Amino acid sequence: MFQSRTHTCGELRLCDAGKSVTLAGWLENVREVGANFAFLVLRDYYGTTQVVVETEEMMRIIKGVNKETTIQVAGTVRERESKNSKQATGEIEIVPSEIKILGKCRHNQLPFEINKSKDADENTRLKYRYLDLRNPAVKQNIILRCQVVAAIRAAMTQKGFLEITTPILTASSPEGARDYLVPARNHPGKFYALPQAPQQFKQLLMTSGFDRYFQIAPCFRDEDARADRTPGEFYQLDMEMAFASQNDVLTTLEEVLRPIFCQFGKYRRVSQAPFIRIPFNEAMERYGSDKPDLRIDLEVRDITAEVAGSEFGPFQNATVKAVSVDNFTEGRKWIDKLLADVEVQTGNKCCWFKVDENGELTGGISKFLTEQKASLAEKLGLKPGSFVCMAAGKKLAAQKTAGVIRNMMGKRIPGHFDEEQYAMCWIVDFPMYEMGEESGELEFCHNPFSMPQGGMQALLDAEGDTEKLLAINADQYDLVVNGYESASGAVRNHDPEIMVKAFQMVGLGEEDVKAKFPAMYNAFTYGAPPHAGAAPGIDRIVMLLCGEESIREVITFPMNKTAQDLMMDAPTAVSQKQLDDVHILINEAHL
RNA sequence: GGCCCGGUGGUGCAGUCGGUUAGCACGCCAGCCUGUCACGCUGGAGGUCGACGGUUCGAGUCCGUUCCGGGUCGCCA
Repeated sequence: MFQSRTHTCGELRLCDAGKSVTLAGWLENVREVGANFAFLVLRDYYGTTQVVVETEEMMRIIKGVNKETTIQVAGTVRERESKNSKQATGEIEIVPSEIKILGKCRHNQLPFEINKSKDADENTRLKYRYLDLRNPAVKQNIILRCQVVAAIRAAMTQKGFLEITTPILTASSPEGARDYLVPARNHPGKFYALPQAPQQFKQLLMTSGFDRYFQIAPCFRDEDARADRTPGEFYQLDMEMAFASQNDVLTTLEEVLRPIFCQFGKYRRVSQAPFIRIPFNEAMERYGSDKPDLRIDLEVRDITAEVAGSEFGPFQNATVKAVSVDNFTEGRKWIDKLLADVEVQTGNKCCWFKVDENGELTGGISKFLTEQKASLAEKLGLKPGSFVCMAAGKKLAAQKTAGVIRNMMGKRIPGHFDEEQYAMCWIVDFPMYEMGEESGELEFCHNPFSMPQGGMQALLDAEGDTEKLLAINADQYDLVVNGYESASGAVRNHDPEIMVKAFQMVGLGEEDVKAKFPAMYNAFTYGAPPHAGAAPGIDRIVMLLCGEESIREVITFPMNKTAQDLMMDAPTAVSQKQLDDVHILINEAHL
């Protein structure tokens, strides 16, 4: 029979000396210091406590017990002869009168050392995640995540938001990602989809008059992973407000999230609210990205006009963007590395030149720019010691490549990256439409359920004029923190007529709206409130708060890059009976 | 699907120009040690160097193919 603990392994102090206590935990380490003398380190969720074994009887019990076995120790708290100020419980130790083995660890060789698990191969960590999580440093991220979620819930609730759960088995939401499908046993040939986001449900809740909704919502998207993007499933603080403007949403999120960063963040400095708001087009021009890292003080410059007339091949009929720094002291090897890394990350090449001590352009493609020197010097503020890295191509490609150049130069050249802070901004005024790269036709740039700025009139004015349509912006916004897209939202289109018109612009019509959002389209015909909302990514925010670079470090049981759960062995084959039940026939050619 | 990086005892890594017995740290096992706390000391076990094929007198090392993992582009908000 398990005897309850009187204390945890993290709470005993000098003032407890003399008390009779019972502790339980994992045997983290044994330090034998003599034939009948040893120190045990007992670890639980709360901390570690030293147990001193100094009798033959206790030594016999502990002999041969593997590390990571769970044990219970009853005994007396004693002041240590030699204290350790580095440990919270370092002034005391337990002199045991009884040691019980609770759960034997049958393995004397663990797949990795618990306290060094972060260094182990990631596959091994994921397979033995339950051991990995014993590492306090790994566990801490999960604890922080729990605290952050609790704080977000409290803040949202305090602001009058209701947490309402929405279905997990549902129909596909038209957000563009690949759906996870679930075969419907009662409806042969038909499928449920796991929601990519509770988008339609929350908009329906607004139509039902709930006014302020939120949910820590699981979202499912069958797309490939990245370091900051887990495959399969992730969590969002999904929220929506009725009779609300863009500014209402931004202000609310600033009031909810900024204190979270201040309270739980690794860095003390957090952007003051209101966070600066940067129109999408301006962000692309100045930072080469719609998620700029504002901790970097460099900006992208357009030098298309300045380099006109240059013979350099890639500059012909191209947009050219440049990032420059002064007092550049690195050599060719450094530059070549930069060029190679930019190419790896963007797939595009970039080029460079320097300004020598006499003010002459030198190195890289300088020989193609002799006639352009004066105008470049003026535009970029060149001086002796300047270094310029450039990207050329179609406007968007040049912008994005320059954005990567900006990031790399900023982080690699000392003095341009003020790392230890949370630098926030809102990117606003995203375009409503864009030209599809493959189709060559007008497409929705983001969510088709965003309200175009100017409403119906803007669409009517631009109808048939591609240039004008491309110039229409949506009240769509992203929260960017240190270069990570941390939230995304929009003022929704709550008007069925404007919705149909917006669809007509991309060659679709009322039937498509009905097909894509059947419930929402109908609901909006019964009197819909103007509404707006957003969805901050929980995983990414916790990742930023922890200062982790891999999103898997803040997920309790993450899948690997190829969306496998190595611990549970998912996905897995299922029995023929299970397949028959749901009317699934496996195509052997795909195996 | 493309590109980049990686795969060497349980874990993390080194391994030069292709050369004889594959090295180091941690962990593990045994022994010693009565104040350790990243305990220490002595000794020991543990490897088909991801897989297959090739070049060679000889391959961890060079070549080809392939598998696996991470990163990235595509994709995705």
